[in-house]
Amino acid sequence: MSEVLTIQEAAETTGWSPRMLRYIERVGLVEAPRSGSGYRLYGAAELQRLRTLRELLHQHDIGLSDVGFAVRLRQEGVLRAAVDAWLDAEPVRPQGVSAADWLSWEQDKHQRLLAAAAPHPNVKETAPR
Amino acid sequence: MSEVLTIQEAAETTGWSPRMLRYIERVGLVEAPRSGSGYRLYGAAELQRLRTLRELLHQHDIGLSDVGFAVRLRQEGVLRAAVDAWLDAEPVRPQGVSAADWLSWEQDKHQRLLAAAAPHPNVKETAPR
DNA sequence: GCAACATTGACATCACCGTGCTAATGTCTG
DNA sequence: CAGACATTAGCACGGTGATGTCAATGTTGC
Repeated sequence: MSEVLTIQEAAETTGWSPRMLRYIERVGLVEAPRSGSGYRLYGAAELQRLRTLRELLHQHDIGLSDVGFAVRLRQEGVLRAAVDAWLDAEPVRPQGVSAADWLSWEQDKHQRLLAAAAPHPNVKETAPR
Repeated sequence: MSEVLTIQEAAETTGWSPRMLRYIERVGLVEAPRSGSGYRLYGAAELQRLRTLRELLHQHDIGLSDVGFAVRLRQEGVLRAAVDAWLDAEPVRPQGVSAADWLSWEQDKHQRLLAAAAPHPNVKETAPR
């Protein structure tokens, strides 16, 4: 048991090309251990990882770079915090749900601003500078 | 009080160009309410949002698309789960911390696989297919 | 030792991101 | 009304992501 495949074999069984396997390693996702002479050795773990990665990308239409960013998010706490903080500030239109009740208060914001702005659909009072 | 700025004014006070303000809106981050005639109206909230966004990007060297992905992660639960699951599988080299104790078990994995592979730094036993 | 395969590096392509600029058209303001 | 500014649409361009391919060199297996 305990098969160990060369890059080409791994490519065939995972659906990636050898080129991409090297690329994937280069960008930090799924890196294979090396033989004494530098050959990449793909074990069951790596193969599994590669297959699931492939599915992940295809099923959600995201790119390797996106996963890369997810990694950064998880490893760089500061980044994670900063992004979360920004996203938490104001809700960014949940346009997934059929926008009914949503539109209402979005419209409201509209109104509020317009009301504060001018009696007629006008712009700029209390002129800046 | 309650200033409302036109796109050009907003651009000047936020550091973005008018072009970028429209782009940022197009990609779903920071969208400004419109006047009756379609003009974008930037209020204090939007301006704040734009400034912090600018900082966020510059300080962590990320792109608008990255923030966009973060939004997807937060809104599409399935995606979030899938990505998290994949990342949880095997740890992806925390190369931020000076790799000492890390290297050890990484080396181990190496050894384990090599041991299973061949007595000499060799490859492929129990040949596949 | 020779054929098959691996490694790295480079060049090439296509698509998309981030931006600027221009054009055609509509809006606001003095 | 005229001039300043907004809107959308489109061309353009440099950068980077995702891939392929080719070259030069080393490794492996029989």
